[in-house]
Amino acid sequence: MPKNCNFIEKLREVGLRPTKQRVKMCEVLYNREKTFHFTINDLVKLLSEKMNQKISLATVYNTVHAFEKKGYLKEISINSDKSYFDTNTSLHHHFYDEDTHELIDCDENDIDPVNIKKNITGKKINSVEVLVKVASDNQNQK
Amino acid sequence: MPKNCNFIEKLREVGLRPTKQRVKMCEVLYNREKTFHFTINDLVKLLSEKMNQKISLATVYNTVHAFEKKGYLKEISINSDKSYFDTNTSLHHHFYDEDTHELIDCDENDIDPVNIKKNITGKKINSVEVLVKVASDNQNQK
DNA sequence: CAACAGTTTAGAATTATTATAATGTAGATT
DNA sequence: AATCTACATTATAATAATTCTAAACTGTTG
Repeated sequence: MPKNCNFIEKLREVGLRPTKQRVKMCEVLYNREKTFHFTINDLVKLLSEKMNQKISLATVYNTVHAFEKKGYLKEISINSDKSYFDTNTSLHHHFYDEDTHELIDCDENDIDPVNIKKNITGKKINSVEVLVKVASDNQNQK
Repeated sequence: MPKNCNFIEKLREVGLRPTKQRVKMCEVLYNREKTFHFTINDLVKLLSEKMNQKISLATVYNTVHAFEKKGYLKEISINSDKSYFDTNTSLHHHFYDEDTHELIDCDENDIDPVNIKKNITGKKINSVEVLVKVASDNQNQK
């Protein structure tokens, strides 16, 4: 499987040991057309489906965080009881559907660059995230 | 105490029964110069300090959510293990200090209006939130 | 292939939050 | 002012997400 070799290389490049679990997670996360959004729970379900042997919940957490630290994944700021991650690590923003709890990517044409005129001494800006919360137009909003 | 009467009236206006606990929470939350940001835990600590009798954790949760539903408080979208609330319910954005986990208000001059060019059919925009994550400039970032 | 450091694992522990069921109380009604 | 009723509060239990732990395992290096 040439794809896997690719992932093994990529993992090595950022200094992560290409273990079975990590390579499998790469397959599940990156062998797809579009980038996608998920919670740990989503990912565990996907992995159990697509894998012969089982993977520990703790491993999924560890690996997701390892990927995040190395820039393979981005955590998305939504105030929810769960954490959301995104395989699209480029600078972009999100719509959050409050009815379905789905995340929708914005590409760079959807939202104009955000112009920040304030700066805090001694601090550098790590990220600028825009979250547009939407809900059904007819029914009553929260 | 004329302040409390004020709060009692305000609570009545939005259809919340002005119980001892709710009035006390109003005092703690709104008898201050600046708007402020807190987690449930922060608030519980503040309340236990400033109150003679104790208040149940469940009551703090219930009351915060009651206040949120009635527009007395706004929840802020940060991906954290805790929920953050803001006594400033007007449209504004935030800086989040990843070192200290502190929230800092932006006023309308700090960030230009965000121009959203995408719209999702059948959905209306409920809110647009910008979160600027900052961290110390010298030490290594996450 | 031996050794070591980093990983995985199951399960326990922790933390935030919500549910439950009994008791208390604000506000209306007598 | 006594009573009633619906809503609030409370302590505690339950749930859910996440992290910790300590033992077993596995890439990688030499």
